[in-house]
Amino acid sequence: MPLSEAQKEKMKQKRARILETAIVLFAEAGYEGTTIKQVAAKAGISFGSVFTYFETKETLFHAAVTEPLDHFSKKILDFDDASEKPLEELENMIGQHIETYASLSAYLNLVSYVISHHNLFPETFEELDAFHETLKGKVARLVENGQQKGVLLEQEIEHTVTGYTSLLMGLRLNLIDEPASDLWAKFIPIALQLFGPRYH
Amino acid sequence: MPLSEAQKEKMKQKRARILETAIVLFAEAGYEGTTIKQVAAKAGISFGSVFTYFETKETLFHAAVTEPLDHFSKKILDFDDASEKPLEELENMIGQHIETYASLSAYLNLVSYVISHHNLFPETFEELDAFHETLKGKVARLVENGQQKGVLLEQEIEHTVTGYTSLLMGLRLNLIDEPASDLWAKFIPIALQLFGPRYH
Amino acid sequence: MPLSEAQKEKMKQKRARILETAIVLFAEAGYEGTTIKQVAAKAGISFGSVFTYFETKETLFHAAVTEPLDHFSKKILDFDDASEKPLEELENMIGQHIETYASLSAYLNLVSYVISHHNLFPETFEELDAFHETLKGKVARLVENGQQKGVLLEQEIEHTVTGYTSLLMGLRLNLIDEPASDLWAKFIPIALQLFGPRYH
Amino acid sequence: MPLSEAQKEKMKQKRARILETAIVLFAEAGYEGTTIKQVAAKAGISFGSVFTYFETKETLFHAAVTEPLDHFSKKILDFDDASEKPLEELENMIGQHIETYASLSAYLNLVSYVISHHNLFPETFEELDAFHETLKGKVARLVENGQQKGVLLEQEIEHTVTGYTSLLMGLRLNLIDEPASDLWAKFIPIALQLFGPRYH
DNA sequence: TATGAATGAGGTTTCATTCAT
DNA sequence: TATGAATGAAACCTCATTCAT
Repeated sequence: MPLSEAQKEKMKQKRARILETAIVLFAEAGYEGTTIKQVAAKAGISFGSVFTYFETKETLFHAAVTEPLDHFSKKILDFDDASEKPLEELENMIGQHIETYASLSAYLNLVSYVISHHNLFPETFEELDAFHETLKGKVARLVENGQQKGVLLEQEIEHTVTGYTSLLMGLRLNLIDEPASDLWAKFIPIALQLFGPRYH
Repeated sequence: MPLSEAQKEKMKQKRARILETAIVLFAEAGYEGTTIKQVAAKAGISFGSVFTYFETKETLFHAAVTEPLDHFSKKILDFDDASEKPLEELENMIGQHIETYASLSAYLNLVSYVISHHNLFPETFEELDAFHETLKGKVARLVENGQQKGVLLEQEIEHTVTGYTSLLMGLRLNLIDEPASDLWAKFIPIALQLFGPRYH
Repeated sequence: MPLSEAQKEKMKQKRARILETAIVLFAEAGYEGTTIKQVAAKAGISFGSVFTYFETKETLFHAAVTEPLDHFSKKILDFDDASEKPLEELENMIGQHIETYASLSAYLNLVSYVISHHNLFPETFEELDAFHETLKGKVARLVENGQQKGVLLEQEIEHTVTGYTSLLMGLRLNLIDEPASDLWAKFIPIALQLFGPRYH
Repeated sequence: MPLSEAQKEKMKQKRARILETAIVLFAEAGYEGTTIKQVAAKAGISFGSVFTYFETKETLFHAAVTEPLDHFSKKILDFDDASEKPLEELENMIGQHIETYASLSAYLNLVSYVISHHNLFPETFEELDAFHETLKGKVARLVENGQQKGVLLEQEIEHTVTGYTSLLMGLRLNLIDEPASDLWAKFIPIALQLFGPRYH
């Protein structure tokens, strides 16, 4: 007797709830500092049920880190690196990035935790790193575009881009308890400076 | 029977060795992921001895995070915010900062771990935060100085400074396995851009 | 709505399949080492269904040990203790016993497990023991018959019989992976020696 | 500061006590049915301490099965397979074996458990099996000796010997709660029959 | 002071059993 | 009747801490 559609839907939601809870708790206390019992309690289910949805704690951790990447990357990669107006595009991109980073406090805290401890979670880190490379590549093309069109200062592209993603992660760390707010928007022009904008 | 000077010296060294080891291990694996046994083994002593020098694991952690701050802050705050040539001073400061951040991989990884998990270590975080505020204050004064002298773009000072320290932390995170090297120096001009330098 | 005959038959077969599987697994891994999930998987049904046929794991275990006894005892007790030719009868009996023991590897392994751990399964053991007593009684009568007719050495009957069933169980243990084969038949004359056969 | 001799001695005794307890409990309830907590309680120590002496439950089990083998094998292999009076030697050997098997109830129950479940404990079984082969080899030489001297019936030696060790194990199983007593001695002449003794 | 054996709380995970579908 | 998600007791094992030597 296969599960009914309604049941499947319910399970999907439960799984999502566990994952959300796990992201928050892993972000707050790290892998070892988080217990399955805590996750279960906060997700409102018995701790045994966590194992219905995730084989092991490790599996849960991996899923908590990598599954949101899809959604995240869509928002983060949504800009045109071949734009005719690269300066405007860059500014929009930065705005979108800042907004996204502002709104994903727990998740990005978790991401930086994995990066810091990449030796402990090599496979999980791998996926994050792959995305990071993709992001840097696309931003690099936009910067190159801007430099060629003369609206950005000619400086070493690769380092500029690394500096930019570093700034984003660093902001997320420094503004750790700062909810998404107008404050974040204030950093848009600052971040833009990094690229050496040239207005004519 | 009071301890001889030689004994005192030996104990001091042992304590220092434990602390160094603890920094590395706490940085690699976090608080819960690190065991006293590991620290003792890597420091080359019996695990019982760790408790001779540090009452509890928590004490050790706190010491590992806060004790290096003195040395660190000396290097980091060593610039003149009232300099007559603020742009040069800024550039030198950035160089010194980058160099310091490049050379303290494990320690700064640990610092960012504490910031990320500040709810778990409120008192330890407090001390880091106090230093961070001091640093931002002094950099802010230098920036103000530079803006007044017209060598820096007039932009919101507080956010500029937060952006700058964010960039430093972000770089440390992104270049996590990058040893101190020429590569790091490449980020000096990039970081400088953040402040909007104006050459005449 | 009463079940149709076909359904009843199907259920009977399913129950038998579970029991067979349980015998093999309990024999291989013991009571605690065997899980209902394993039994269900190997029997090709959902683990929930096992509980449709057997109330608890204990019930299943008891059934796995005792239900085959009927069939087993029929084969094992199939000899004539009042035979006119007790030596021939004895030899035939041994042959039949050896053959049966050879062919019921898993089941007899399970039986010896229950005997070994009789304190854990007192009621189950009771039934095995009752059968064992029956068997020993009947063999004892045949031996007595043989001794009276002068074709068996006059030796303590009870111990001879215990020795004989011990030998059977011991062989089953020692030849644990030996499938039913000619090899087993080689033990018939050896076993016969135990009774001190006297040929005239 | 190394441990004092007195401490070492104490630890040795504690280890032995754990092992003894483990033998009894593993024999009674099998591997899965025995808990470290039970072993610790019965040995009169905290359950954490068990892990000071044995890394894992598996290690403890292996030690419980194999360590007594040394002592056991000395008693069991103590006969002269080249004796000038093989029939007497055989009888003495049987007496010694029966006595030993009678006195080692728990341990031999454990041994038969391992044999029954050899797939679960392949390495542990290996050691038992090696000893069994040694024993069978030596008994076989004594039997050959006896057959050559005409005091034993000429029958297949290998199977005779396997029959004999099977009988011993089977007796241990059947007399599971029978303490060492005169009863056991009654089985000496029965066992002897297996070899077909010829008196002249 | 240095050592490491002893302790037991608490972690992850397994699994028999219940029960809604 | 058949299924398998939900539950929580209990297993093994780790580890901070204590304390005797």
